[in-house]
Amino acid sequence: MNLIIIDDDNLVSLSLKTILEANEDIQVLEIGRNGLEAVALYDKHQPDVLLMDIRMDTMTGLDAGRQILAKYPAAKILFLTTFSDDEYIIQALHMGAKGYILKQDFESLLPALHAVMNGQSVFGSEIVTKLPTLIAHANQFDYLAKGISEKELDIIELIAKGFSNKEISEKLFLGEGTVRNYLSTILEKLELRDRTQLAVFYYQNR
Amino acid sequence: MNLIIIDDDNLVSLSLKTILEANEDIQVLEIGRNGLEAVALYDKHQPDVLLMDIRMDTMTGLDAGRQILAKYPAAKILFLTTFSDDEYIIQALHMGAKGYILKQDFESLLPALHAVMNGQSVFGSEIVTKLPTLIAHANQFDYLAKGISEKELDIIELIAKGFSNKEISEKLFLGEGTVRNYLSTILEKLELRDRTQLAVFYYQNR
DNA sequence: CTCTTGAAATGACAAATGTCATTTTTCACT
DNA sequence: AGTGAAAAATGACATTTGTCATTTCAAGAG
Repeated sequence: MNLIIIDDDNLVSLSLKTILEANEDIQVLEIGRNGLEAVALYDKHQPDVLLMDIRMDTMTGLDAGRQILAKYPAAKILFLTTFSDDEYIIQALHMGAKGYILKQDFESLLPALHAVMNGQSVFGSEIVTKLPTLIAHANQFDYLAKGISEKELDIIELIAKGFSNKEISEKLFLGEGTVRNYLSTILEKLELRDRTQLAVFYYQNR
Repeated sequence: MNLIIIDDDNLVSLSLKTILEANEDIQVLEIGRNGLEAVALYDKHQPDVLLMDIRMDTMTGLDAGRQILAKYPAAKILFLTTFSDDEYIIQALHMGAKGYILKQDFESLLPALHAVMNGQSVFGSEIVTKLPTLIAHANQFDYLAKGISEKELDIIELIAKGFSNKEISEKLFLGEGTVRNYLSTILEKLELRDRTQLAVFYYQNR
Protein backbone atom coordinates (compact mmCIF):
# COMPACT_ATOMS: atom_id res chain seq x y z
CA MET A 1 0.00 0.00 0.00
CA ASN A 2 1.42 3.33 -1.04
CA LEU A 3 1.01 6.36 1.16
CA ILE A 4 1.76 10.02 1.25
CA ILE A 5 1.87 11.77 4.59
CA ILE A 6 1.20 15.46 5.02
CA ASP A 7 1.75 17.25 8.30
CA ASP A 8 3.29 20.58 9.14
CA ASP A 9 5.06 19.04 12.08
CA ASN A 10 7.96 17.08 10.65
CA LEU A 11 8.32 15.07 13.81
CA VAL A 12 4.82 13.74 13.42
CA SER A 13 5.28 12.82 9.79
CA LEU A 14 8.51 11.01 10.50
CA SER A 15 7.26 9.03 13.43
CA LEU A 16 4.19 8.06 11.45
CA LYS A 17 6.39 6.96 8.60
CA THR A 18 8.53 4.87 10.92
CA ILE A 19 5.61 3.26 12.62
CA LEU A 20 3.79 2.50 9.41
CA GLU A 21 6.75 1.22 7.50
CA ALA A 22 7.45 -1.27 10.23
CA ASN A 23 4.63 -2.96 8.43
CA GLU A 24 6.03 -4.58 5.34
CA ASP A 25 3.15 -3.98 2.98
CA ILE A 26 3.24 -0.24 3.51
CA GLN A 27 5.41 2.25 1.71
CA VAL A 28 5.51 5.92 2.46
CA LEU A 29 6.33 7.46 -0.90
CA GLU A 30 6.95 10.96 0.28
CA ILE A 31 6.21 13.45 3.02
CA GLY A 32 4.76 16.92 2.68
CA ARG A 33 4.34 19.89 4.99
CA ASN A 34 1.23 21.70 3.78
CA GLY A 35 -1.73 21.66 1.48
CA LEU A 36 0.13 22.89 -1.57
CA GLU A 37 2.64 20.12 -1.31
CA ALA A 38 -0.18 17.68 -0.79
CA VAL A 39 -1.70 18.57 -4.12
CA ALA A 40 1.63 18.42 -5.89
CA LEU A 41 2.64 15.14 -4.31
CA TYR A 42 -0.68 13.55 -5.02
CA ASP A 43 -0.32 14.55 -8.62
CA LYS A 44 3.14 13.06 -8.76
CA HIS A 45 2.46 9.73 -7.06
CA GLN A 46 -1.26 9.11 -6.95
CA PRO A 47 -0.87 7.00 -3.82
CA ASP A 48 -3.40 4.51 -2.53
CA VAL A 49 -4.14 6.65 0.46
CA LEU A 50 -3.32 10.20 1.40
CA LEU A 51 -2.79 10.70 5.12
CA MET A 52 -3.15 14.38 5.90
CA ASP A 53 -3.32 16.75 8.84
CA ILE A 54 -6.33 19.00 8.72
CA ARG A 55 -5.06 22.26 10.05
CA MET A 56 -1.88 23.51 8.48
CA ASP A 57 -0.31 26.86 7.71
CA THR A 58 -0.12 27.48 4.01
CA MET A 59 -3.17 25.63 2.80
CA THR A 60 -5.66 23.83 4.98
CA GLY A 61 -6.05 20.13 4.51
CA LEU A 62 -9.65 20.66 3.48
CA ASP A 63 -8.79 22.91 0.57
CA ALA A 64 -6.07 20.56 -0.56
CA GLY A 65 -8.49 17.67 -0.30
CA ARG A 66 -11.07 19.47 -2.38
CA GLN A 67 -8.57 20.19 -5.11
CA ILE A 68 -7.34 16.66 -5.18
CA LEU A 69 -10.82 15.18 -5.25
CA ALA A 70 -11.79 17.51 -8.04
CA LYS A 71 -9.10 15.99 -10.17
CA TYR A 72 -9.12 12.45 -8.76
CA PRO A 73 -12.64 11.69 -7.56
CA ALA A 74 -11.60 8.27 -6.32
CA ALA A 75 -8.80 9.63 -4.15
CA LYS A 76 -8.75 8.14 -0.68
CA ILE A 77 -8.03 10.80 1.87
CA LEU A 78 -7.73 10.09 5.55
CA PHE A 79 -7.57 13.11 7.81
CA LEU A 80 -5.53 13.28 10.94
CA THR A 81 -6.52 15.60 13.70
CA THR A 82 -4.93 16.51 16.99
CA PHE A 83 -8.07 16.94 18.99
CA SER A 84 -11.56 16.79 17.62
CA ASP A 85 -11.68 19.93 15.49
CA ASP A 86 -15.41 19.90 15.44
CA GLU A 87 -15.83 22.56 12.81
CA TYR A 88 -13.98 20.61 10.19
CA ILE A 89 -15.59 17.25 10.57
CA ILE A 90 -18.70 18.06 8.60
CA GLN A 91 -16.76 19.72 5.86
CA ALA A 92 -14.44 16.77 5.64
CA LEU A 93 -17.41 14.46 5.42
CA HIS A 94 -19.16 16.53 2.87
CA MET A 95 -16.00 16.83 0.86
CA GLY A 96 -15.78 13.10 0.49
CA ALA A 97 -12.95 12.25 2.84
CA LYS A 98 -12.66 8.60 3.72
CA GLY A 99 -12.08 9.17 7.38
CA TYR A 100 -11.14 11.28 10.27
CA ILE A 101 -9.11 9.95 13.15
CA LEU A 102 -6.96 11.12 16.00
CA LYS A 103 -3.21 11.33 15.50
CA GLN A 104 -2.43 10.00 18.94
CA ASP A 105 -4.22 6.81 18.17
CA PHE A 106 -1.30 4.88 16.73
CA GLU A 107 -2.68 1.36 16.96
CA SER A 108 -5.86 2.39 15.18
CA LEU A 109 -4.03 3.82 12.26
CA LEU A 110 -3.05 0.60 10.62
CA PRO A 111 -6.45 -1.07 10.61
CA ALA A 112 -8.00 2.23 9.61
CA LEU A 113 -5.73 2.41 6.62
CA HIS A 114 -6.64 -1.08 5.56
CA ALA A 115 -10.31 -0.36 5.91
CA VAL A 116 -9.99 2.75 3.80
CA MET A 117 -7.90 0.85 1.28
CA ASN A 118 -10.89 -1.46 0.98
CA GLY A 119 -13.36 1.26 0.33
CA GLN A 120 -14.74 1.78 3.82
CA SER A 121 -14.87 5.00 5.75
CA VAL A 122 -13.38 5.19 9.20
CA PHE A 123 -14.09 7.52 12.05
CA GLY A 124 -12.94 7.65 15.62
CA SER A 125 -15.92 6.73 17.76
CA GLU A 126 -15.85 9.98 19.73
CA ILE A 127 -16.53 11.63 16.44
CA VAL A 128 -19.39 9.42 15.42
CA THR A 129 -21.31 10.13 18.59
CA LYS A 130 -21.06 13.81 17.89
CA LEU A 131 -22.13 13.56 14.28
CA PRO A 132 -25.86 14.20 14.60
CA THR A 133 -25.45 17.40 16.59
CA LEU A 134 -22.60 18.52 14.41
CA ILE A 135 -24.57 18.21 11.26
CA ALA A 136 -27.38 20.13 12.88
CA HIS A 137 -25.11 23.03 13.72
CA ALA A 138 -23.45 23.14 10.34
CA ASN A 139 -24.76 25.22 7.48
CA GLN A 140 -25.60 28.08 9.82
CA PHE A 141 -26.85 31.11 8.03
CA ASP A 142 -24.77 34.19 8.63
CA TYR A 143 -27.31 36.66 9.93
CA LEU A 144 -24.74 39.20 10.92
CA ALA A 145 -23.57 39.33 7.33
CA LYS A 146 -27.03 40.47 6.28
CA GLY A 147 -26.77 43.43 8.63
CA ILE A 148 -28.84 41.93 11.38
CA SER A 149 -28.09 43.17 14.88
CA GLU A 150 -27.71 41.20 18.08
CA LYS A 151 -31.10 42.22 19.39
CA GLU A 152 -32.72 41.40 16.11
CA LEU A 153 -31.12 38.00 16.30
CA ASP A 154 -32.59 37.49 19.76
CA ILE A 155 -35.99 38.22 18.37
CA ILE A 156 -35.49 35.92 15.42
CA GLU A 157 -34.63 33.11 17.77
CA LEU A 158 -37.68 33.71 19.90
CA ILE A 159 -39.94 33.80 16.89
CA ALA A 160 -38.33 30.59 15.74
CA LYS A 161 -39.47 29.10 19.01
CA GLY A 162 -43.02 30.12 18.32
CA PHE A 163 -43.47 32.98 20.75
CA SER A 164 -45.91 35.82 20.13
CA ASN A 165 -44.87 39.46 20.04
CA LYS A 166 -46.30 39.92 23.50
CA GLU A 167 -44.30 37.06 24.94
CA ILE A 168 -41.17 38.24 23.25
CA SER A 169 -41.62 41.75 24.58
CA GLU A 170 -41.91 40.37 28.09
CA LYS A 171 -38.85 38.18 27.78
CA LEU A 172 -36.79 41.00 26.37
CA PHE A 173 -38.24 43.78 28.54
CA LEU A 174 -39.42 45.76 25.54
CA GLY A 175 -42.73 47.22 24.50
CA GLU A 176 -44.85 45.01 22.31
CA GLY A 177 -44.84 47.67 19.61
CA THR A 178 -41.09 47.75 19.69
CA VAL A 179 -40.93 44.08 19.02
CA ARG A 180 -43.28 44.60 16.13
CA ASN A 181 -41.01 47.26 14.74
CA TYR A 182 -37.99 45.04 15.07
CA LEU A 183 -39.76 42.25 13.33
CA SER A 184 -40.75 44.62 10.59
CA THR A 185 -37.18 45.55 9.83
CA ILE A 186 -36.02 41.96 10.11
CA LEU A 187 -38.56 40.92 7.54
CA GLU A 188 -37.42 43.66 5.24
CA LYS A 189 -33.77 42.75 5.58
CA LEU A 190 -34.39 39.11 4.86
CA GLU A 191 -37.01 39.82 2.24
CA LEU A 192 -39.68 37.83 3.98
CA ARG A 193 -43.35 38.52 4.52
CA ASP A 194 -44.37 37.39 7.97
CA ARG A 195 -43.18 35.70 11.14
CA THR A 196 -44.02 32.27 9.85
CA GLN A 197 -41.81 32.70 6.82
CA LEU A 198 -39.14 33.90 9.18
CA ALA A 199 -39.42 30.74 11.26
CA VAL A 200 -39.28 28.66 8.12
CA PHE A 201 -36.24 30.56 6.95
CA TYR A 202 -34.60 30.06 10.30
CA TYR A 203 -34.98 26.31 10.22
CA GLN A 204 -34.09 25.90 6.61
CA ASN A 205 -30.81 27.71 7.04
CA ARG A 206 -29.10 25.61 9.62
CA MET B 1 -10.04 -11.76 18.02
CA ASN B 2 -13.24 -13.42 19.16
CA LEU B 3 -16.42 -13.01 17.19
CA ILE B 4 -20.03 -13.96 17.27
CA ILE B 5 -21.98 -13.93 14.03
CA ILE B 6 -25.73 -13.43 13.86
CA ASP B 7 -27.70 -13.86 10.66
CA ASP B 8 -31.00 -15.52 9.92
CA ASP B 9 -29.54 -17.00 6.79
CA ASN B 10 -27.36 -19.85 7.89
CA LEU B 11 -25.53 -19.91 4.62
CA VAL B 12 -24.36 -16.37 5.16
CA SER B 13 -23.19 -17.04 8.68
CA LEU B 14 -21.26 -20.09 7.65
CA SER B 15 -19.53 -18.55 4.70
CA LEU B 16 -18.60 -15.59 6.83
CA LYS B 17 -17.22 -17.91 9.44
CA THR B 18 -15.16 -19.76 6.88
CA ILE B 19 -13.82 -16.65 5.28
CA LEU B 20 -12.96 -15.01 8.55
CA GLU B 21 -11.41 -18.03 10.19
CA ALA B 22 -9.05 -18.40 7.25
CA ASN B 23 -7.39 -15.62 9.14
CA GLU B 24 -5.51 -17.14 12.03
CA ASP B 25 -6.11 -14.45 14.62
CA ILE B 26 -9.87 -14.72 14.29
CA GLN B 27 -12.15 -17.13 16.10
CA VAL B 28 -15.84 -17.37 15.56
CA LEU B 29 -17.12 -18.50 18.92
CA GLU B 30 -20.66 -19.23 17.92
CA ILE B 31 -23.37 -18.44 15.39
CA GLY B 32 -26.89 -17.23 16.05
CA ARG B 33 -30.00 -16.79 13.95
CA ASN B 34 -31.87 -13.87 15.47
CA GLY B 35 -31.81 -11.06 17.97
CA LEU B 36 -32.77 -13.18 20.93
CA GLU B 37 -29.91 -15.52 20.34
CA ALA B 38 -27.65 -12.55 19.88
CA VAL B 39 -28.39 -11.31 23.37
CA ALA B 40 -27.98 -14.72 24.89
CA LEU B 41 -24.76 -15.47 23.05
CA TYR B 42 -23.28 -12.12 23.89
CA ASP B 43 -24.04 -12.77 27.52
CA LYS B 44 -22.38 -16.13 27.31
CA HIS B 45 -19.20 -15.18 25.47
CA GLN B 46 -18.76 -11.43 25.57
CA PRO B 47 -16.84 -11.50 22.31
CA ASP B 48 -14.54 -8.79 21.05
CA VAL B 49 -16.91 -7.94 18.25
CA LEU B 50 -20.48 -8.89 17.46
CA LEU B 51 -21.19 -9.19 13.77
CA MET B 52 -24.93 -8.97 13.22
CA ASP B 53 -27.46 -8.74 10.45
CA ILE B 54 -29.84 -5.87 10.90
CA ARG B 55 -33.12 -7.21 9.68
CA MET B 56 -34.12 -10.53 11.13
CA ASP B 57 -37.33 -12.33 11.99
CA THR B 58 -37.73 -12.79 15.70
CA MET B 59 -35.94 -9.75 16.99
CA THR B 60 -34.39 -7.05 14.90
CA GLY B 61 -30.69 -6.47 15.15
CA LEU B 62 -31.34 -2.99 16.46
CA ASP B 63 -33.35 -4.16 19.43
CA ALA B 64 -30.82 -6.81 20.22
CA GLY B 65 -28.06 -4.24 19.95
CA ARG B 66 -29.84 -1.91 22.31
CA GLN B 67 -30.28 -4.61 24.90
CA ILE B 68 -26.68 -5.65 24.68
CA LEU B 69 -25.37 -2.12 24.90
CA ALA B 70 -27.58 -1.44 27.88
CA LYS B 71 -25.79 -4.19 29.72
CA TYR B 72 -22.36 -3.90 28.12
CA PRO B 73 -21.83 -0.28 27.11
CA ALA B 74 -18.45 -1.06 25.60
CA ALA B 75 -19.81 -3.77 23.35
CA LYS B 76 -18.56 -3.50 19.80
CA ILE B 77 -21.34 -4.20 17.36
CA LEU B 78 -20.85 -4.21 13.63
CA PHE B 79 -24.00 -4.38 11.55
CA LEU B 80 -24.27 -6.21 8.29
CA THR B 81 -26.79 -5.19 5.74
CA THR B 82 -27.84 -6.60 2.42
CA PHE B 83 -28.52 -3.38 0.66
CA SER B 84 -28.48 0.03 2.23
CA ASP B 85 -31.47 -0.16 4.58
CA ASP B 86 -31.62 3.55 4.86
CA GLU B 87 -34.13 3.68 7.67
CA TYR B 88 -31.93 1.74 10.03
CA ILE B 89 -28.67 3.53 9.58
CA ILE B 90 -29.50 6.46 11.78
CA GLN B 91 -30.90 4.27 14.47
CA ALA B 92 -27.82 2.11 14.38
CA LEU B 93 -25.64 5.18 14.65
CA HIS B 94 -27.64 6.63 17.44
CA MET B 95 -27.66 3.35 19.24
CA GLY B 96 -23.91 3.30 19.40
CA ALA B 97 -23.08 0.69 16.82
CA LYS B 98 -19.49 0.66 15.69
CA GLY B 99 -20.25 0.25 12.07
CA TYR B 100 -22.49 -0.62 9.23
CA ILE B 101 -21.25 -2.35 6.13
CA LEU B 102 -22.51 -4.35 3.22
CA LYS B 103 -22.49 -8.13 3.47
CA GLN B 104 -21.33 -8.61 -0.08
CA ASP B 105 -18.20 -6.71 0.61
CA PHE B 106 -16.05 -9.60 1.73
CA GLU B 107 -12.64 -8.02 1.39
CA SER B 108 -13.69 -5.04 3.44
CA LEU B 109 -14.85 -7.13 6.30
CA LEU B 110 -11.48 -8.02 7.70
CA PRO B 111 -9.98 -4.56 7.83
CA ALA B 112 -13.27 -3.25 9.12
CA LEU B 113 -13.15 -5.73 11.95
CA HIS B 114 -9.65 -4.71 12.87
CA ALA B 115 -10.57 -1.06 12.80
CA VAL B 116 -13.52 -1.69 15.07
CA MET B 117 -11.36 -3.80 17.32
CA ASN B 118 -9.17 -0.73 17.69
CA GLY B 119 -11.95 1.55 18.67
CA GLN B 120 -12.78 3.09 15.32
CA SER B 121 -16.13 3.17 13.60
CA VAL B 122 -16.47 1.90 10.07
CA PHE B 123 -19.01 2.65 7.42
CA GLY B 124 -19.32 1.76 3.80
CA SER B 125 -18.64 4.89 1.84
CA GLU B 126 -21.99 4.83 0.02
CA ILE B 127 -23.48 5.18 3.44
CA VAL B 128 -21.36 8.08 4.54
CA THR B 129 -22.33 10.16 1.56
CA LYS B 130 -25.96 9.63 2.42
CA LEU B 131 -25.53 10.47 6.07
CA PRO B 132 -26.40 14.16 6.03
CA THR B 133 -29.67 13.69 4.20
CA LEU B 134 -30.49 10.62 6.23
CA ILE B 135 -30.12 12.39 9.48
CA ALA B 136 -32.31 15.14 8.16
CA HIS B 137 -35.06 12.73 7.28
CA ALA B 138 -34.85 10.74 10.46
CA ASN B 139 -36.92 11.54 13.50
CA GLN B 140 -39.94 12.14 11.30
CA PHE B 141 -42.98 12.89 13.33
CA ASP B 142 -45.85 10.54 12.69
CA TYR B 143 -48.66 12.90 11.86
CA LEU B 144 -51.03 10.18 10.82
CA ALA B 145 -50.70 8.66 14.27
CA LYS B 146 -52.05 11.88 15.78
CA GLY B 147 -55.16 11.54 13.67
CA ILE B 148 -54.17 14.00 11.03
CA SER B 149 -55.69 13.47 7.60
CA GLU B 150 -54.04 13.63 4.22
CA LYS B 151 -55.51 16.99 3.37
CA GLU B 152 -54.49 18.37 6.71
CA LEU B 153 -51.00 17.16 6.04
CA ASP B 154 -50.99 18.99 2.73
CA ILE B 155 -51.87 22.15 4.54
CA ILE B 156 -49.24 21.61 7.18
CA GLU B 157 -46.63 21.27 4.50
CA LEU B 158 -47.72 24.43 2.77
CA ILE B 159 -47.72 26.36 6.01
CA ALA B 160 -44.27 25.01 6.67
CA LYS B 161 -43.24 26.60 3.42
CA GLY B 162 -44.51 29.94 4.58
CA PHE B 163 -47.65 30.32 2.49
CA SER B 164 -50.63 32.38 3.64
CA ASN B 165 -54.12 30.98 3.93
CA LYS B 166 -55.06 32.69 0.72
CA GLU B 167 -52.20 31.15 -1.20
CA ILE B 168 -52.92 27.75 0.26
CA SER B 169 -56.57 27.97 -0.67
CA GLU B 170 -55.59 28.73 -4.26
CA LYS B 171 -53.10 25.89 -4.46
CA LEU B 172 -55.57 23.43 -3.02
CA PHE B 173 -58.67 24.78 -4.76
CA LEU B 174 -60.46 25.44 -1.50
CA GLY B 175 -62.08 28.47 0.02
CA GLU B 176 -59.87 30.56 2.20
CA GLY B 177 -62.22 30.04 5.11
CA THR B 178 -61.97 26.32 4.64
CA VAL B 179 -58.24 26.48 4.93
CA ARG B 180 -58.65 28.46 8.12
CA ASN B 181 -60.95 25.82 9.48
CA TYR B 182 -58.50 23.10 8.64
CA LEU B 183 -55.71 24.97 10.27
CA SER B 184 -57.86 25.44 13.33
CA THR B 185 -58.37 21.73 13.78
CA ILE B 186 -54.74 20.98 13.04
CA LEU B 187 -53.67 23.37 15.77
CA GLU B 188 -56.04 21.74 18.18
CA LYS B 189 -54.84 18.25 17.37
CA LEU B 190 -51.22 19.17 17.80
CA GLU B 191 -51.90 21.43 20.75
CA LEU B 192 -50.35 24.45 19.13
CA ARG B 193 -51.43 28.07 19.05
CA ASP B 194 -50.76 29.53 15.64
CA ARG B 195 -49.30 28.83 12.22
CA THR B 196 -45.84 29.89 13.26
CA GLN B 197 -45.76 27.37 16.06
CA LEU B 198 -46.93 24.83 13.55
CA ALA B 199 -44.05 25.63 11.23
CA VAL B 200 -41.65 25.40 14.14
CA PHE B 201 -43.12 22.09 15.16
CA TYR B 202 -42.81 20.84 11.62
CA TYR B 203 -39.13 21.60 11.40
CA GLN B 204 -38.26 20.42 14.86
CA ASN B 205 -39.81 17.03 14.27
CA ARG B 206 -37.86 15.81 11.32
C1' DC C 1 -86.47 8.60 -1.73
C1' DT C 2 -84.84 9.90 2.81
C1' DC C 3 -81.27 9.78 6.21
C1' DT C 4 -76.68 10.12 7.59
C1' DT C 5 -72.14 11.49 7.31
C1' DG C 6 -68.20 14.09 6.16
C1' DA C 7 -66.15 17.53 3.33
C1' DA C 8 -66.42 22.28 2.08
C1' DA C 9 -68.10 26.88 2.64
C1' DT C 10 -69.99 31.13 4.94
C1' DG C 11 -70.20 34.92 7.94
C1' DA C 12 -69.24 37.22 12.00
C1' DC C 13 -66.02 38.37 15.35
C1' DA C 14 -61.93 39.13 18.41
C1' DA C 15 -57.20 38.98 18.52
C1' DA C 16 -52.69 39.17 16.59
C1' DT C 17 -49.84 40.88 13.12
C1' DG C 18 -47.24 44.07 10.16
C1' DT C 19 -46.49 48.99 8.49
C1' DC C 20 -45.60 53.65 9.01
C1' DA C 21 -45.00 58.25 10.71
C1' DT C 22 -43.83 60.36 14.75
C1' DT C 23 -42.17 60.97 19.51
C1' DT C 24 -39.59 59.95 23.58
C1' DT C 25 -35.62 58.13 25.85
C1' DT C 26 -30.99 57.07 26.35
C1' DC C 27 -26.35 57.66 26.08
C1' DA C 28 -21.97 58.81 24.35
C1' DC C 29 -19.22 62.81 23.11
C1' DT C 30 -17.41 67.50 23.39
C1' DA D 1 -25.00 71.53 29.71
C1' DG D 2 -25.91 70.58 24.87
C1' DT D 3 -25.99 67.99 20.61
C1' DG D 4 -26.68 64.07 17.65
C1' DA D 5 -27.59 59.35 16.82
C1' DA D 6 -29.29 55.10 18.21
C1' DA D 7 -32.72 52.55 20.68
C1' DA D 8 -37.28 52.17 22.29
C1' DA D 9 -41.98 53.48 22.37
C1' DT D 10 -46.51 55.22 20.67
C1' DG D 11 -50.65 55.43 18.08
C1' DA D 12 -53.26 54.71 14.11
C1' DC D 13 -54.34 51.71 10.55
C1' DA D 14 -55.13 47.77 7.24
C1' DT D 15 -54.61 42.96 6.97
C1' DT D 16 -54.22 38.41 8.41
C1' DT D 17 -55.25 35.06 11.52
C1' DG D 18 -57.85 31.84 14.40
C1' DT D 19 -62.50 30.48 16.44
C1' DC D 20 -67.07 29.22 16.26
C1' DA D 21 -71.77 28.44 14.94
C1' DT D 22 -74.16 27.40 11.07
C1' DT D 23 -75.17 26.03 6.23
C1' DT D 24 -74.52 23.70 1.85
C1' DC D 25 -73.50 19.86 -0.82
C1' DA D 26 -72.49 15.24 -2.46
C1' DA D 27 -72.35 10.33 -1.92
C1' DG D 28 -73.44 6.12 0.10
C1' DA D 29 -76.65 3.28 3.08
C1' DG D 30 -80.87 1.80 4.19
